[in-house]
Amino acid sequence: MSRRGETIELAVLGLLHEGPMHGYELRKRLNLMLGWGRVLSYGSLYPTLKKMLRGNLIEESTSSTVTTSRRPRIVYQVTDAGTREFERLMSEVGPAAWEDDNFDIRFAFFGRTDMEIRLRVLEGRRIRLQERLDRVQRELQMTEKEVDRYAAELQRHGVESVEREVRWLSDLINAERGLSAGQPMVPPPDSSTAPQT
Amino acid sequence: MSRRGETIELAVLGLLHEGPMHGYELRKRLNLMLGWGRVLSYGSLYPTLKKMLRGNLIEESTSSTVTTSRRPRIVYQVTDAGTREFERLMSEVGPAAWEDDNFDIRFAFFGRTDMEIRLRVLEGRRIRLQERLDRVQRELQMTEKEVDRYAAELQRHGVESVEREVRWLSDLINAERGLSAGQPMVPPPDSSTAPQT
DNA sequence: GTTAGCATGTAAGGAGTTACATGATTTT
DNA sequence: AAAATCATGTAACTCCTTACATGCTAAC
Repeated sequence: MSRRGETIELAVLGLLHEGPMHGYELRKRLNLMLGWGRVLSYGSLYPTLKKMLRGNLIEESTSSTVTTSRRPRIVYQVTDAGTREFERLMSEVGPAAWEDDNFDIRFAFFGRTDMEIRLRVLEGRRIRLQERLDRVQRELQMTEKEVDRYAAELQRHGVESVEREVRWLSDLINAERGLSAGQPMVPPPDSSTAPQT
Repeated sequence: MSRRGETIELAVLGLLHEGPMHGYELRKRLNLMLGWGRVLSYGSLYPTLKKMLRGNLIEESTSSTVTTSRRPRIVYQVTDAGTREFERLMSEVGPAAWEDDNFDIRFAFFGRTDMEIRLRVLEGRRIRLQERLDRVQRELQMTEKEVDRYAAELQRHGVESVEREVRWLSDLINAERGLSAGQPMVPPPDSSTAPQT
């Protein structure tokens, strides 16, 4: 339960939905997508792909077609079972959905989820962050010790960052609600490109 | 080389510097200190403490003294070797010092480092983040694909977060420089407590 | 021609989590 | 008396990274 390994699988399933891809490209896209910090290694990606093959979530097909003269690369694509698994994972609500990494990857694929789910995940995430803030605030009060200047600055910056993310989530939630009410006052994330909703 | 395991050790050494502590309390302080996300488990802390004992970095002493009627807890304190190791780790400059977790813990103990080191670590961290930004920017240009609305919003928020952290670092660097020039215009992190520089 | 980047993998090992196991002390 | 929280540990397991191994293709 709550295995973190699902994160990569979900990301792979989501990316392959855009079309067949080979491992090397998958890795680059993945790193661009959740690359704030972590960089996925081959030693992690390829075994995962093998595992997903065994699980029948994806299938491989050496790109034999006369594209160019390139070395035949192993191209992966989602199966029906894979699509179903993607939908199952994306409709999960609960702790697994709003932990740091899990949340990011789910958010990235929100375009393929119901608004109901989106709202629940966004709210769950916000509650989780708010709890963290409250806990830290509470524990800081209990600590009578006057903290070191740099340690305090780190705390302050951390709190500010989380507060900022809470505001971000609140804006997104309001935007989603605005859409549901039929009056998209603040065009949610971005107003330039209209999604396929 | 670049073993991440040093992070906990460094944190333990740094915290014990404030005075003897037992495992349970150490864990709480640790979680408060770098608790933005990760929560350290006992299964991780206690073996580390044992390892540090074996390495002679810390020593234990059952708190036999008549404090209260409490169960005798195992209280750890740093040895001379531990203090030296702390200083060695804190004066490291290089990738190991400015990776996410490593940076945070080092920053928290900046009060016990030379300004020269502080500046180098802050600048190293800033460069690292700037590189990330540049890389993402570059890769986004190469991607001709128009990205999904939510994926784009995630990117935007990520970039903004990192840019914000770069500004934070710049302010800190300027503050440190201001101190060195003898004119602490913007009293760096906090003006209340003066460190023992 | 040789370097840099594309492309795919495997083996070993590290770091840390989960779950289990145990028991004392404090609060309700 | 029960529940919460303090307190210390161990064993198994998972996930991931590092380092190694291999070879193609494009650019300089």
